[in-house]
Amino acid sequence: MHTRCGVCPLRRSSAFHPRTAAEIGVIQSLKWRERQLEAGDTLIAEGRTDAPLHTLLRGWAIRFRTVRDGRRQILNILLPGDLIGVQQRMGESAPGVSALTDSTYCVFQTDALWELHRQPRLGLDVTVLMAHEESHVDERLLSVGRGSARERIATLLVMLFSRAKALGLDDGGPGVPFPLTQQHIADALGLSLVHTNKSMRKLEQEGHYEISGGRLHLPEPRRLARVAALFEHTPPPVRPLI
Amino acid sequence: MHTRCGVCPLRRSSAFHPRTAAEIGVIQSLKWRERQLEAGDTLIAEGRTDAPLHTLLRGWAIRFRTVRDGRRQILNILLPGDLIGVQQRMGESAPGVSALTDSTYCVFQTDALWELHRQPRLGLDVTVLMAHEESHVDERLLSVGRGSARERIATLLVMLFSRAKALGLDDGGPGVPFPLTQQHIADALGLSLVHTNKSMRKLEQEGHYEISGGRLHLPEPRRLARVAALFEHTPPPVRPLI
DNA sequence: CGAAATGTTGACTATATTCAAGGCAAGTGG
DNA sequence: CCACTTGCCTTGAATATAGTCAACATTTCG
Repeated sequence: MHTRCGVCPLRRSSAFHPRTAAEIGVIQSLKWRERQLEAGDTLIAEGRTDAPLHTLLRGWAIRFRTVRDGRRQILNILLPGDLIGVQQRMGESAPGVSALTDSTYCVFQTDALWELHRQPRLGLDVTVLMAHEESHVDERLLSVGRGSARERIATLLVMLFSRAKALGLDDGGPGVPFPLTQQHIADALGLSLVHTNKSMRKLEQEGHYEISGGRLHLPEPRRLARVAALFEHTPPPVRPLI
Repeated sequence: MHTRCGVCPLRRSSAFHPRTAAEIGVIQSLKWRERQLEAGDTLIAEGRTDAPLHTLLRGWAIRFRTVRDGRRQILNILLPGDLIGVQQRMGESAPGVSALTDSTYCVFQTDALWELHRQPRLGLDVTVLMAHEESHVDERLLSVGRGSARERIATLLVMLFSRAKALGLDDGGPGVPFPLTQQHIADALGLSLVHTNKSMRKLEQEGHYEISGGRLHLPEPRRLARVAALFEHTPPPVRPLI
């Protein structure tokens, strides 16, 4: 095991609630190992219902489902601090999780979900994280169900920018890292690749965003948020880290 | 208060896990009151973040979000036994909940979410219910993002039929109660009303389903599931009831 | 019985998909 | 070092799907 929870670099971020030493001790005791993946690798195969809990420590990942004929829907984009695998353990159709970038995962032991719930505080934190994740999926469903291509793209860019910034992923530089290809964006938005490309080019030419060297920069986030039109843009809330 | 948890009619359904008397006692102690709504009434206004937890006891409801210009996306359709309001308490953009039919809700006291988590078993059950709900939203997102109108409608009908049947809502009669209007279906599927209507007529003429007298009947669920094409149709899992 | 809500249909338009082709940049092997 | 491959982005043309508008039919309910 590499990182000890007591010195977890994520905990230095103000995006997460502070924790007592006792809580950190419990979490540490449930940590089984760490796993490193390269971009494109699979963390959890679609359909697997026995996967352990993970926390994404470093890098980006996606949660997705596919149809037999190859269509893919990205359900959620995962950033550091996101808890992964609670859905898996619940029976129903289990989505897959795969790495968007080289990334590191904290892997918990098999009974971690139960053990976490033995501590009321940590159990509630699991629930809170689930609620946050669901609100991301709600947001995406609203966007995909009721937005034009333009609005969907704007929504996605604004939200990712804001989430990444809140985590301090912009290490001072302009903009934030942005590892998605247009294919990923299309799969997240329920659009074809070609239409995604055309709509993005237009937004870019209008000066709404700029992507270069794997970084996304929004000159005026408020203006792009106005294009998105679909949601009240509140900054991502501070949340627990497990 | 009307129904005591010990004699809750829902608990007679095999769709839910059995509970110990002690657990039921805890749940009973957290129940504050009951609420009756008529079709169309609002249980939780969109944006409210201080709503209490509820359990839907009887009837149907929807969870939805709207855009300022009137567009509406139904995120999920709620049936008896569904836990309502966990997302509300978490800060982010809170969806609304409103009654699709005359319906009854069990309303919990303000600190119920915390009190439930003081019991590891019940805390885990909250998490399990959240995971189930998220898997419904995932399913809808896959359907809306990647399905044709035909596929989306087929998916929705098959899933609702199957959920309602698993709850025993078909009281012996043919088919199950079906209180959705085409406008609701359109709002759930991210389609326009007109297009929804035309696609539904076609499916109906092909003999895939029949709706009359507020009931939905599927002569051959497997055949309609094949039209849906998007998901493995597993029967809804047995789940906890809080 | 009349009003309001819901469902149905056709004609027209807009949005998005598919197909096809080509460009550019980064990495690979001769 | 350069041809060659590969992955990703870009563009145009043709087509399909879905949305909008407008009207009317049917059902429900007071």
